[in-house]
Amino acid sequence: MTEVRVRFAPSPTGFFHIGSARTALFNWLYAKHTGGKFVLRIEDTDKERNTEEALQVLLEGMRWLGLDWDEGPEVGGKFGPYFQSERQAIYDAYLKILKDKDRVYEKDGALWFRLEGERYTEYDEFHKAEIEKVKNTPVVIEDAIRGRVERTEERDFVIVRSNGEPVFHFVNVVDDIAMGITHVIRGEDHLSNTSKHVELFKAFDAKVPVFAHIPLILKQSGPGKMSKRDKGALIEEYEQRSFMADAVRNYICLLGWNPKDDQEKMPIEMIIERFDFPGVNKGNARFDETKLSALNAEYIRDLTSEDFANYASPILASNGVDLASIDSSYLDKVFGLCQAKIKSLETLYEYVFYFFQDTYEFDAKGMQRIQKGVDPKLLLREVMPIFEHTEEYSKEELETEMQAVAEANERKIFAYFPVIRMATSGLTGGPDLLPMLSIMGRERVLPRLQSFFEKL
RNA sequence: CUCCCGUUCGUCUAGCCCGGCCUAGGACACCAGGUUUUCAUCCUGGCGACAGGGGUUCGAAUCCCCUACGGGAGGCCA
Repeated sequence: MTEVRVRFAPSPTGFFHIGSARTALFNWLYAKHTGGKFVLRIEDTDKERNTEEALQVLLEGMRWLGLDWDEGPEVGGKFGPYFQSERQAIYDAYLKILKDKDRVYEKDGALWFRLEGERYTEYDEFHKAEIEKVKNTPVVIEDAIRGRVERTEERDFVIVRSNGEPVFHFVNVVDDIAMGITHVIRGEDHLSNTSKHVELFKAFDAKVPVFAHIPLILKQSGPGKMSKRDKGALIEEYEQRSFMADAVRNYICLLGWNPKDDQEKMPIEMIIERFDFPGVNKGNARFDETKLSALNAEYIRDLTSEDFANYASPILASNGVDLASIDSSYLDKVFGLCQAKIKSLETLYEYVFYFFQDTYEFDAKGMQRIQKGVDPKLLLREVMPIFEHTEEYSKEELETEMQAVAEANERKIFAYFPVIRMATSGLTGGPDLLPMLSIMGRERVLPRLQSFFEKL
C-alpha cells in the first residue's frame, strides 16, 4: 500500500482563519492516523498580499496548535520547493504537457483549458451573455465523506491569466500530482470545483486522489460561513486571549467530527487514533464560542498545579504583577484557590489582582447592596476582633470563630461574608471566602478591614 | 438563473449505511434546587429536536419521491 500523503495548501493572508485551521487539523490528523506524511504548501501566487509577515502568522498559528508538518517551509522535503511562487518551472513543464495534447488555447491573452465534447452556444442567465458550453460527460467523484458525487463541467476555464500567472485550479492540481498527494481533504466550498480538478487530472493521465470534502464552519449568528471579519474567526485571537491551545484544537476537532461515543474532551493521541472519514459529518457546523469556553475551562481545571502556574504566571506578569517580589508559596496558594473556580485564563488577573495589591476600587453595586442590609459597620465591629486576635488564620479557625460570633449576635455566618469580601477585595464575588482570607493572612486582611471601616 | 452539498433539542452531535432495542441518548447554553442561602467551581433535576408532505412496510428519525429551507459553486480570487 502506498503511503498516505496529504497537504494543507493555505494562501497567506495575514490571518489564520479557524476554518483553515480545521482543514489543516483534519489533514494533520489523517496523516498521523495513517502514519502518512503531512505536507504544507504555500499558495502564494497572489503577490499583492503575500508578505513574510503573513506567512509567519500562518506558521505561528500552526505551531501554536501543534500542527507540525513533515514537508514544507523551514523543514524542506524532496518534493520542494513548497512555495508556489518558486514552482514556475514545474508549472511551465506541466503546461507544455497540456499544450502537446492540444488541450490549451489562447483567448483574450489568457490560456484556457479545453474540455472534450461537442460545443454549443447558450444564453446564460448568470453570466448575462451567450456563452459556449460543452456537452461533456459527467465527472464522478467518490468522495470519502459524501459518497458518490456527480457533476458536469461544461465550460472551458482559464488556467493561465493574461498576466502570465497560473490560476488556482491549475497549480493546485499540478502540485498535487507533482507532490504525490494521495488524499485531498478540504472544505466543501471546493466540492463544485472538483470537477474542474478531475478534468485536469485526467488530462495529465494522473491518478485522481481520494477527495474528502469536510463541512464548513458557519458564523455564530446570522447567515453564511464564517469569514475573517467575524468575531472569533481567527486562531491568533485565541492565543492572545490566553485560551489553551489543546482546548481550541480539541474543540475544532469536534466541529464536523466526533468519535460517536459521547466523548468530547480527549487527548490528541486519542483523537489521532480515532479520527477517520466515517466520523466526519456532512452538515455544516455553527461555531459556538460558549462551548469552546466550557471546554477550555475543563482543560484549565485538569491542569497540574505546576502547569497551571506556568500558564498563569506570565499572564499576571503582563498585567503588571511583580512576581519576583511575591513569596512563591503565597503565589502557589492563590493559584490553587483560583484554578478550581476560574473559567478562563483571560480573566485571571481580574479574578485575583487584589491578592497582590492593597488599593482597589469598590464595586458600586456591591456597595449599594451592603448598605441596604444590616449596618455594615455594625457587622464589621462584631467580626473585627476575630481578625485581630486569631493566631493561625486557618480556614477552620476563622470559621469556628466567626460561627461563634454569629451565634452570639443571632446571625448566620453568611451575614458577614459580603461586607468582608467587599472590604478585602472590592468585589462581590470571587473564590471561597474563608480560604481566601486564610491565604491573605492577617497582614492583608486586617488593614483592609480597618480602612474599609473608616471609609463607611 | 444553473449545478452541487446538506437538513435530529437554541448550539455541537449520537442514532441513519445494515428499518423494530428511540416513550430519540450525550454535551454546551438556559431554568430550578442542592453544596450549612459569599462565589465564575461542583452535584441533582428540568426545559428541549427527527423541516413539511406523500409513499414502501406489520413497523421509518432510519428506505424512496416531492416541496421547503440552509450552505456552496458557477471569476483572468483561493
